[in-house]
Amino acid sequence: MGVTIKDVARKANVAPSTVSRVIANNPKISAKTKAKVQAVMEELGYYPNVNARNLVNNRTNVVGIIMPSVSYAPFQNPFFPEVLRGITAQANEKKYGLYLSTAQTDKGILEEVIEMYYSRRVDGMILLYSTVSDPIIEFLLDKAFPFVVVGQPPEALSGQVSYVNNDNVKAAKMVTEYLLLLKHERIAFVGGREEAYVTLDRKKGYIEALEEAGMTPDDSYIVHHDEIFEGGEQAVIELMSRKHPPTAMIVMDDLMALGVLRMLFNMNISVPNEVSIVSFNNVLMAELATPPLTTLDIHIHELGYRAAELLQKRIADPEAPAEKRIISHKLIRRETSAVYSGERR
Amino acid sequence: MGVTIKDVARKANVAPSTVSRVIANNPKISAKTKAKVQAVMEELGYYPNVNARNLVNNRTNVVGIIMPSVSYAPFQNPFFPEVLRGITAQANEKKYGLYLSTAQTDKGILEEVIEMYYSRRVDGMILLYSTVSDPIIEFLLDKAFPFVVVGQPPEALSGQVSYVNNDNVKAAKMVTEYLLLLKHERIAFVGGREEAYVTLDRKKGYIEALEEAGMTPDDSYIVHHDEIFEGGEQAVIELMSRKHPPTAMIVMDDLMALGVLRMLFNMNISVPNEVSIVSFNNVLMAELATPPLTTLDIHIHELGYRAAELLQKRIADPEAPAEKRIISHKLIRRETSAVYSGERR
DNA sequence: TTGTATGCGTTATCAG
DNA sequence: CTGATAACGCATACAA
Repeated sequence: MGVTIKDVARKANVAPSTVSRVIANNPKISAKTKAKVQAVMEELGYYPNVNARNLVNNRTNVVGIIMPSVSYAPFQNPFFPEVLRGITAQANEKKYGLYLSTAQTDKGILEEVIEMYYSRRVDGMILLYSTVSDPIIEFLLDKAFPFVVVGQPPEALSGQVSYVNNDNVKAAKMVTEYLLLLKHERIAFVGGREEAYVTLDRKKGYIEALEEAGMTPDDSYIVHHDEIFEGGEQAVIELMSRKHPPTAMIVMDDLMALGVLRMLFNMNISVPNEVSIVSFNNVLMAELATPPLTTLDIHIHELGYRAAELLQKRIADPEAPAEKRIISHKLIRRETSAVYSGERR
Repeated sequence: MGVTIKDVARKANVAPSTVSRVIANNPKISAKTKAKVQAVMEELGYYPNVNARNLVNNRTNVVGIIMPSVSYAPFQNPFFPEVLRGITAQANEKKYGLYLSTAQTDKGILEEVIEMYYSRRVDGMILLYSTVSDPIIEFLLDKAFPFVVVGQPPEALSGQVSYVNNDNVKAAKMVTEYLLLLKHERIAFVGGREEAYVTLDRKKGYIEALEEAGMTPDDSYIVHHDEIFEGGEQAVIELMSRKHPPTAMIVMDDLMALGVLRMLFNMNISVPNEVSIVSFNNVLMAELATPPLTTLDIHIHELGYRAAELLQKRIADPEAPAEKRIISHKLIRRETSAVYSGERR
């Protein structure tokens, strides 16, 4: 098989334990033997067997990434590769490994999490999704196992759960205020699943902004759609058939905004001349759209990076109280938003 | 710590080895003791410690996924999430785990592969990229370690390497013939990196089709661009300033086609009335573009799925000769391709 | 069919 | 500062 610690020990004329100490950089080892052992390790091409090491340490230096079930609509969203990149960057810096969940159903994911936990495969987990009630979070909490969720955890547990998220209320409020300043008077809100926290929070910010501007939010300008792309198309149909169609739309997601854009294009309604669009996320696609989308960058990469960072902290000290990290956002003005200048149609 | 095999043994009044045999489904175990042990396992909530198991078996039931370095332009391409999904699906069926590489540079990736190999972290690897010369492949080949590449491996080694790929020559030929049948006479080819096998192969198919149609391929209609999106924009500038601009373009990638589309839109050139576009991949974006892209579906998901499948086969029998799997493709006609009917501009 | 003993490669404890 | 030894949890060769 491979070169073991014993082979190194023999060749260096020391005990295996000494070699182990050299690997661990134990301070109480003489510079001389250290050098000698390292030379032999080099010569023999020694690499520690992680399985043996994990076994005795009861620690793996690997974190599990829990993906949402495929039935979760936004799965195809570029959001995931991007958080993953953020996580990857941090993991690489800190020499952590990444283990990916493969289950495709909610039930399967729960089982996989349980298995990961009991089989001691990982030191902690990052949950890439958030639902209102979640047996997985309850399980992990019950076991006091380190984990971090990307997004908003269930309200009732949010005090006990570490998470990274944006301030979605504030973000949506800012977007709404921006459109207000652009003189829009009828601003529609195109949400995702009605129970999703992202949608809930952003709707709240939207309403706050309207009210602070002395306007009364009108429910008929608020629609919800689950399907990431088609939802955008349907929203347009609904909204544009109002007696007084909106002059601006706030759309939950860039991909959804693409659906909006396309339907508007089909209806021969010009963006941004007749209708302004502002969406969220700023994935690559937002920039590539025609016209390029004005969108709120939620710094997805950083979301992932910070989640990984926070998880490490929890692994180092699992007893510490839960923490949250709020990631900043930034409005990226591109070509789907403009000053509203009276009726055009 | 957790429940071990000994705990189960004690409670079931058998030896640890018996429990081990029950887990392994050893046939020479009496139905009675088997049932008894299983009941206790259930009761105690026993899960095997994977690290201990991996150590003795020298096998992990985990495969490593090697991602391309971030410097590789198409990294942000939806191609990756999609292959990943394919791999994931197969891994889940076969109860394999997935370990993700995190290195960001070519050098780092090589080191990570070496580490993965020596430290016995994984049973095999899937390489999600292909370059013309590759120290990683040489390393793996030298060690006779099971791996599969998604895409075309270096020519010189292709006999020894297992891989999954599309028949890119045939695919491009078909696309070209399709445009020929649409009466296009000046068909441009917008490639990616000139040395990339995808580009090389597709260019070959494109030229074959033209020659078989009795036409002489014209180099001035062939351009190459590395940047995934901006490349498309630049290609349009180059091509449309030819004395006789092309009436159709074959574009290496859907995202690149979005760049093409946008630049054409800016130039006020109508697609498909004045110029037809056919691209490759059929990622989600192709459908969401305005107008929706006619594109060649290369069945990315299946590419991933089959790669995982092939890898398992190699793990089971590493001595077997290298194999390749060619994944089918399919032309998806949407709204960027139409019959060419004489000059319009 | 089941139990006993041993080893996988490492780390940690305890002597020296 | 270094060496011997036990232990981590499991699988298997050999006995019974």
